[in-house]
Amino acid sequence: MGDRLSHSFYARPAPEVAPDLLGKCFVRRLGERCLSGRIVEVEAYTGNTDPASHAYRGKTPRNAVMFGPAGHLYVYLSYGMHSCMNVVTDDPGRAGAVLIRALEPREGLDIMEARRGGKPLVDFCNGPGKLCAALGITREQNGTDLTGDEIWIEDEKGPTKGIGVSARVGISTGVELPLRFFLLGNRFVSRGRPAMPPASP
DNA sequence: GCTAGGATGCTCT
DNA sequence: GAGCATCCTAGCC
Repeated sequence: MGDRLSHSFYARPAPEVAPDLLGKCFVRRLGERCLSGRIVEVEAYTGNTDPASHAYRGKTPRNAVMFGPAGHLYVYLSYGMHSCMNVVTDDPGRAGAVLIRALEPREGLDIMEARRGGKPLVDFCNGPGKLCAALGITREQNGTDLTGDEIWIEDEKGPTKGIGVSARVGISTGVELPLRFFLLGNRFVSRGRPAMPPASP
C-alpha cells in the first residue's frame, strides 16, 4: 500500500516515466473488490518523434487520448481481438505514452484466473493483451483518469534495482531504440522476441 | 523444448 | 484494402 501516483509523476517524458513505473502497483477497482499487480515490464513511446508510436502521424480519433493531459489511460484494440493499455505521459500535445506489458499478479487472483481460462499464475498477465484480459480492461476504459477511483497506480517502497533495458517488442519501425524496461530475473516478464538480451549475464 | 501460422476487426491510407 | 505495440495451438524437434 503506497501513495497513489499523482499527475506530476506522469507529466514527464515517456522514457523517464517508464522505468519509474517498474515495481509500482497497478490497481483496478471492481465494485467491492480490487484487482492489482506489480508492474514488471513496460515500453516507452515518445509520440510525435517515434515512428512506432500511434501518435507519430498526428492526432486521430483513436489516439486522441494520447494528445490529452498526462495520467490518463489509453486503451486500443490490437489485432482485432486483444486490448492493450498505455499510460499517457508528458505534456499535452507531445503524446508520449508508456505501454504496460506485464504485471506480477497480487490481488484478485481468483478473478484473474477465471478470466484467463484457468491458465497458470505466470500466464495471467505476462503480455499486454493478457493483462488487459485478466484485469477486464477494454476500450470502455479508454481515457480513464488514473488519479480517480476506478483505476490508479500506487507507489511502492523497496528498491527497484535490477532494471533491464532492451529493444521494444512486436513493432516494425523504430525497432532499434532501447525503450523497453523490465525487472531483471522476474518470472512474470513476457518473453517477447529473441531480441537482443541485456548485455552480459 | 521451440517455431510457424491462423484468428479477427478496427483504423488509417 | 492493407496493416497491425498479440495470443494460442498444432506440429516438430
